[in-house]
Order: sequence, then C-alpha cells, then structure tokens
Amino acid sequence: MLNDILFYSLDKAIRQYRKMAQASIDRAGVDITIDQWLVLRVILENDDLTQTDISERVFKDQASVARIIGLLVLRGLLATEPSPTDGRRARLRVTEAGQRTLDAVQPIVLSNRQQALAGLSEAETTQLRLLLDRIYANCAAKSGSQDGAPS
Amino acid sequence: MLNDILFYSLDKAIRQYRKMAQASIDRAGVDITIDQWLVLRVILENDDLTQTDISERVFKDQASVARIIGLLVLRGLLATEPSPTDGRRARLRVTEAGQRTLDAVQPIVLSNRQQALAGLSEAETTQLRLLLDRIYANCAAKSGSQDGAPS
DNA sequence: CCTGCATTCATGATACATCATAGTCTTTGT
DNA sequence: ACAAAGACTATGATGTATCATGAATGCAGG
Repeated sequence: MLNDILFYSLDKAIRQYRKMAQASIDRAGVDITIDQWLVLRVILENDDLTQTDISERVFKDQASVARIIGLLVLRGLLATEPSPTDGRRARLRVTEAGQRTLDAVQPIVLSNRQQALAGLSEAETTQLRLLLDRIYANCAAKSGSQDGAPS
Repeated sequence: MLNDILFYSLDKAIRQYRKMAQASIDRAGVDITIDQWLVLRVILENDDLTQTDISERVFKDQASVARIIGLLVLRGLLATEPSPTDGRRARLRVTEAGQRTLDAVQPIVLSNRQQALAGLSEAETTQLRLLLDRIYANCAAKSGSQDGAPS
C-alpha cells in the first residue's frame, strides 16, 4: 500500500514547490507566474521556436503555450512581429521589461531550488531524477507493449 | 545543472502519470476525472468530513474541493442532505451510481500504479517517497530559516 | 496553377489551482 | 444572552491543462 502514498507524495512535493516558488516571486514584488517565466525564458534563449517547439521544451501543450504567450504580450513582456518567412507565425521578442523581469526572477528561482533540495546529497538528487524519469517512461509507454522507442 | 532538470522531471513524471491514468479511465468508458474520483473515494470512506478535511486529505484547497463536489452532485455520483447538527454543512453520500463508478475505477487505478512503477524495486519506491517527502518539507518550511524557528 | 495535406496558431468547452472574500452558521467569552 | 471570533461553504477573478476544432498558411505533386 505504499504505492498509494507514492503518487500522493509526488503530487504534494511538486505542488508545494510551485506554491513556495510562486510565493517567493510574489514576495519580491515581481508580477509574473512561474509558468509565464518558464516560457519567457525559453523564448529569450531562442526566439525562433514554434509554439509546438516551446511546448515540448516546457512540457506543456500548444494551447497552453499560446495562452501564456498571449498573456506575456498583454503584459508587455513579449513583443511580436509577423514572421518575414512564414505567414502563419509571429516572431517573438522579449522586451526590455521582459528582460528585467527575467533578471529579477533568476536569482529567486535558484534560491528556491536550493531551499527545496536542502539536505539532499548530489547522489540523492541524481537518483531521484533517475527514478522520476523511469516513471515518466513507464507512463509514456503505450500500455500493453514494452515498445522500445528510442530514448 | 542537474537541479534544473530535477523539477522538470518531477513535473513531467506526475503529469505523464495523470495523463496516462485519465486516458485509461476514459478508455474504460467511465466518465469521471481522477480528481473527482479521488474526492469521491475519500467521501465514501468517511461521509462526515468538512470540505477542509477533505481538501487536506487529497491535498487540494477547499475551493477546488467545493467545485469538485458540485460537479459530482451534478453528475449524480454524490447526494447531499442538510446536516442535522450543523446548519452550514451538508451531509455527503455516495450514490449507487457513484459506488458503481468507484468500483469500476478501482482496478484501473491499481493497474496504472503498477504500470507506472514497473521495474522499480520496493527499496527504490521507498526511497523515492522519502526524498519527495523531504522536498515537500523543505518547501513547506518558511523561507529564511532552516530550522523550525517561528517567523 | 491547384489540389490535398501538413503545419502553425487561435479559441471554445470543461476542469482544476489559487487567492480572496462574502454569507451563513456555530462557538466562546463575558 | 450577546457580541466577537471562528468555522464552513460558495463564488468571483485569474491562470493553467486538455481536448477538439477551425482558419490561415505553406508545400509537394500532378
């Protein structure tokens, strides 16, 4: 019956982390959500991704990314101009305000991670990641076949 | 940095699990969400909890529980009658349809957990749970103090 | 050039998360 | 008994998740 507890613990841990992370950003007076921050950060690092590309990197779906981008533009953290090469797309550019926000949030996120992992050794975090990735792989596999898709 | 990857893996794992779990329930033709199922199950086991009690057990907040209960009532899986002892509350009762749904979902959930944890030893799941609980504790602690010092 | 198909994005519908608050009822202190 | 405090629930506002679909554009082959 420990299994019962495992996914509960998983859920609890990630949710508490998000809660703590968001609270620390709010406390710093920065007006952005962690999801928006994540997307903005990815766009800064590569301003020529499609929404689908972005969604894969941040592990969200395209619809969520579209709405997050919409909010980022609304808030003036992101600017768009029509793509010169592809009429379906818009080129995304992080604005000055967006850059300032990213700069402000960066140290907070690092400190959050540190707090969350306090007392865990490198070996432990490594193993944790391994186990989580295995669970992910198990869940991503089509049930009924041990499909050896490339990792 | 591996830290970067850890919370990403955490997020990925739990989301993929939820996705897989919901898909398997849908595939079985049962019309319920896993969150609704979770709440319904808790109510079955104890029909005299407040929404706050329930929210603590399923690790959601009270507002979410209130809305989930509303949907469960709407769908006829849950019935309410005014509490005889407390005018603010309603006594919750799982209906026949609710019971049938619970019965239908139970084996699916067990199978899902098994699939998700395939290839993990008991020791590994135990350690995983321990590490997750530590992260939770770290995040639940007030920032700025490593010990339990009052704020 | 045009057609069939894939890609890219937007949006509606539904559900959950979080915060805040209001309304109702209960308990407590005096 | 009464007022203050607290508990319980409902709901508005905002944001995200997921699925489905539609509209616009790009592209390859005929």
